[in-house]
Amino acid sequence: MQEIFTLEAQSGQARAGEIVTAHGVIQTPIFMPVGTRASVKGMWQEDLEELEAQIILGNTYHLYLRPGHELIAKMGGLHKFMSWDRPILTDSGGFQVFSLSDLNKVTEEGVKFQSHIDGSYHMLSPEKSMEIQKALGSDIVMIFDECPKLPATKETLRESMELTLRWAKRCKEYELQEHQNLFSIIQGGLYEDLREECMERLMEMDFPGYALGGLSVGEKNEEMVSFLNSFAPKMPKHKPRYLMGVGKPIDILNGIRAGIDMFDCVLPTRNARNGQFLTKHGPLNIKNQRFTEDELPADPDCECKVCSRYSRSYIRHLTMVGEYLAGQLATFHNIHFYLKMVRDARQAIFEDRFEDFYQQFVKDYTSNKWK
RNA sequence: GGCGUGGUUCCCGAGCGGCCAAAGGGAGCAGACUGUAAAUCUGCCGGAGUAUUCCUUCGAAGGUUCGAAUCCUUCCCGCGCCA
Repeated sequence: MQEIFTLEAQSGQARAGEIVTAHGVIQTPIFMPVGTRASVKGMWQEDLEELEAQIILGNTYHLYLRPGHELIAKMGGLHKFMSWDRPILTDSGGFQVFSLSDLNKVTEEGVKFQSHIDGSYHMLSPEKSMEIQKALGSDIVMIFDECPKLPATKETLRESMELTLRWAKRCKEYELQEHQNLFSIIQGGLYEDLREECMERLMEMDFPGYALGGLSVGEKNEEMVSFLNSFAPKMPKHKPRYLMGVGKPIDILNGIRAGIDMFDCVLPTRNARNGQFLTKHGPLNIKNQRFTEDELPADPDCECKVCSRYSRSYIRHLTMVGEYLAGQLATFHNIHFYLKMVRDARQAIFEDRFEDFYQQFVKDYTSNKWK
């Protein structure tokens, strides 16, 4: 198998590298904005390009339901369909086993979903997930896994992990498009022995990238951080390491510090639509009354085009009256914030001063300047 | 002028003798959000107190009653129809 990852620099456990895909190179560590239904909510593709987003996510389950993967294939694949020619990673629908658990039933064969849209029944299996992701044509395809809710008993987690391993094998046997890379997902909750066993057995199957799934799903933040610190460094050195669904700015830096390369999270986009601006000095809720007459930009330390033009007073007004522009401005700013944060982290790794960068960032971010 | 009908907590609007500080919306205030069923959800929303508590409130003033936003009288104001 051709390697897609090159490790370029290291600072402590933090790594900087490059992932090469058919649609371009991704410089890591990287944050990947989430575009579940073929759109990063509130953003134009032009915006993402302007902010130098290098890769975005799409979702198998959601795109399968609407508009359907056959349609997208017919329209030339997901890249062409949504006019995005940079890399795309598609999640397998595994997370929907978790997030829509009230609407589905897990069996050996796969997961029977009841559509949240019209109530119709659909079977998502490893083969089906691969078929859909093949039709979408994403550059990075995720195996179909079971994402269990935490806390869970070790027994439950083992069973879930075994199922994920069997499903991983079935995914691996499915023939994808030539340019596609299938990443596996390590499960096992917070049990290091389970995680290690899962990883080793996945490594025997040999995947081009390894993800950590099943985190930030109910456990305490300290538990996740401590797990990452001890586990991430043991992951394959010359393969991309992806921490799925994480997270808040400091969570991401904790991940980078532990040696993770890739992250995705809905937080900067979803919270933006709910009025939260992420800033160097912590999150700021633009709806707070004290910003009514505030002429400062949302984040005075930010150079993005939102912060260089619009006042808190104006954005608060837009938010309070429910104008679409409010969410768009906040989303643009937050994506800028995340992408700049990981770019800065990468730079710090190259200059071997990541720990200082991390400490300073945490100090500023937790100062709660806006509270 | 006559008849009818109504004035409820920031707004709209239920309540029509005790279970009413008063339903439900809205607005407002605050919080949550981690591989997106989310431009969503939760809490607070007369004042004071941690509290089973107390105080002030349903146009105004009087009255009936053990007890009134709810019944009676007068007054003020709005709306409708008829002259």
